[in-house]
Amino acid sequence: MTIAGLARAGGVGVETVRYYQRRGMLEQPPRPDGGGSGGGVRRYGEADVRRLRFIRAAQAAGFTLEQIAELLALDAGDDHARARGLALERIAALDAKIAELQTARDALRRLARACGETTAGPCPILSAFEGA
Amino acid sequence: MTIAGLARAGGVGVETVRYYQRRGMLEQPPRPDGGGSGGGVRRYGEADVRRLRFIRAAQAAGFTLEQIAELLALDAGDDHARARGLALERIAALDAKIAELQTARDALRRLARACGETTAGPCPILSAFEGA
DNA sequence: ATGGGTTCCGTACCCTGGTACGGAGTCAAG
DNA sequence: CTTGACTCCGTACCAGGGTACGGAACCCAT
Repeated sequence: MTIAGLARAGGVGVETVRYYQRRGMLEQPPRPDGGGSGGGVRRYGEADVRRLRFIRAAQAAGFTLEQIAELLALDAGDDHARARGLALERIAALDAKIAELQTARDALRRLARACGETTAGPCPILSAFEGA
Repeated sequence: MTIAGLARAGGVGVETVRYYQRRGMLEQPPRPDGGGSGGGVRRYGEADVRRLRFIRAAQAAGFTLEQIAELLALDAGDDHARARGLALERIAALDAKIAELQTARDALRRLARACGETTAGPCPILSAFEGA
């Protein structure tokens, strides 16, 4: 498999794979040295696909690439405690973010309703921001 | 009031005010032209403070600065429909984001629990990402 | 063996929302 | 009337997660 196949298997673009390699999250297999200037094309296997999918899955759970790099390092050892700690941290951050977004959404909902009921005068949505 | 006063009144930094000005969201009052090279210092009033607070309030509701610029433009006219449309759009986006984060959080919670129960072997958190 | 599609690689650029820097001008208090 | 704080302005930089470009080398099929 060449880089395009790996990218397809992971559902990302070639440039994204190269970006992860630059960040040290995916390794570059050695180029087959044929003796010529430049060498050949790198080939990738199932392990690379798994690693790439790991990154995407962790990303979907809201981890940053930096945290994912740590998870990948952890994956070699058996450091449950650290992995659990990172997960709990992430859960707390997600809870905070969810609460924040819910507050904003509820406020907007009230405003949108008020706006629908007001046929004349200034829009309540805009007025609400005015007075804030 | 000079720019520092305006920034304080809005709870932001001076550089942030200047940034909003560059983006056309806050206007720059004319510099008092004293005839010398360079002119004097700009002065700001209550209207500027209200506008700045509008920006912060709308931002807290999750609008991007670009959307806020539109809201500010709307504020001049009485376009309830457009304001309401923007609010509903924002609500939908917030709902989607909230659902996504909740899914990620719930998955992580299950994994963290499983991790706590597993004393030997590979960590379930990491394995979950492996197989994803 | 030649042409087209890939790969390789460095480097530069995108977006969003700011923050920092540095020199010149200006303002207010002592 | 000097000193020190503040303002003005352009420009560059930060994080985070990529995306794009361009030339050279390479691989495969015809």
